[in-house]
Amino acid sequence: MRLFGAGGFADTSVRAIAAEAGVSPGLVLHHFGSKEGLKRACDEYVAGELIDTEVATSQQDLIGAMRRWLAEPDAYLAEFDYLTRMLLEGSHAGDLLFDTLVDRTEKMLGEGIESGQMNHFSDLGTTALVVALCGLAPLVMGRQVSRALGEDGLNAKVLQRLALPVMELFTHGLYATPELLEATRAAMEGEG
Amino acid sequence: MRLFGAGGFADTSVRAIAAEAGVSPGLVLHHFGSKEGLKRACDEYVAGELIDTEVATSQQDLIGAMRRWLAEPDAYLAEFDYLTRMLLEGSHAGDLLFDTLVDRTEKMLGEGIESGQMNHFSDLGTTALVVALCGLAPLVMGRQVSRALGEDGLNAKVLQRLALPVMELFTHGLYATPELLEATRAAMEGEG
DNA sequence: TAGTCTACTGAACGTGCGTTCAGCGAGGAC
DNA sequence: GTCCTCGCTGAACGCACGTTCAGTAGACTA
Repeated sequence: MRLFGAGGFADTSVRAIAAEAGVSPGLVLHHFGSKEGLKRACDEYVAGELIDTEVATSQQDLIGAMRRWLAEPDAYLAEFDYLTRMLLEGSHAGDLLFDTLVDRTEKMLGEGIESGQMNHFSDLGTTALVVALCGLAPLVMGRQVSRALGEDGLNAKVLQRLALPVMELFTHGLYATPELLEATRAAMEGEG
Repeated sequence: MRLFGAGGFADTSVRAIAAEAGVSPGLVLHHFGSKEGLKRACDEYVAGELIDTEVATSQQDLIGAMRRWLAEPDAYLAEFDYLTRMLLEGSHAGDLLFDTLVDRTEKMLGEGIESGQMNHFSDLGTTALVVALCGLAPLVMGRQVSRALGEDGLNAKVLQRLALPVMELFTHGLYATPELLEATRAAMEGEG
């Protein structure tokens, strides 16, 4: 899982995995049937692990969950790398995981709106999609983010530096006036 | 460029590229020296193309630029795919392109704040990074986004459906109260 | 016409890949 | 003690890859 996450599926050979594990290439395929089988096993492990953790720490937002995870000693970083590959490489398990995350986000938004903690939106489902995207973006583009902040790789410090700007954006918004929103709304009604 | 964008660098063979172009594999390497040279040529082409376009249509935000691009008949989609690969695969050209985008975003925010159209932020540079991340997220995770919206792939319709929720989020914010922002600010001061 | 250049081909080479398989050795069953 | 199972090895297989190179055909130059 760590090697797949770090180097991608195609660029990581069964021989490298076997060497890392201190066994022969034959044994890996003896246990998992094929390289594809090994990937499936990793998919299921990571998806299960992440979803279990998310369930256990529910009722919080993505950003908060990320900061909590990364406060722990780099235990989740390998899983985050693998999660990124899953989301981007187009596997079925990745699709399922993404849908689960969006679904959780939508529920979270619904509760936040009901409790008066969050604003009302015209399209809850798509808003949840956008919020989930923004939450995943620092993970998926972790390399660029950490590089831009002068760090060696994605770590707790990087995500902490993002936290305040994200909170400011999510509390006050980006735009000071509803001008552009109204313009967009008008354009949408004009088109469809 | 199209094949690299669609399938990734490692998974796209010189033979496949040659076949797509209707020539022999030897000719491709005759012109570009190696597969790596071909990648460099693609990097430069796409980076130049995107930056040129961005310069020509400056003074607008990322979301607006995206909608404009995708309103055109799929001309930029291949370049977007390649852009995604550049950002994620960790090439030098991709790093440069990302830095350019963040820089442009920061200038755009600066102008918006000066004109009173945008809010003030405590950390302009990191805010620009976050805004750029949110702008790139629908492109980078285009597969998931279009799938979640029931479309076949990233297209103008998908990005249009994101526009209004994004504008709502960026205008009114997500949180109705400054409670969480204050809590984050307090935590930040407490820690560092 | 002869010479040169250049875009281009297609067969070949070495390499590393995923995968297969005969065999080995330790541990439990009888 | 003998057999069997099973985790495991390491050599081998076929394949696809990036890359090389001798050679070809057409166009331009003198």
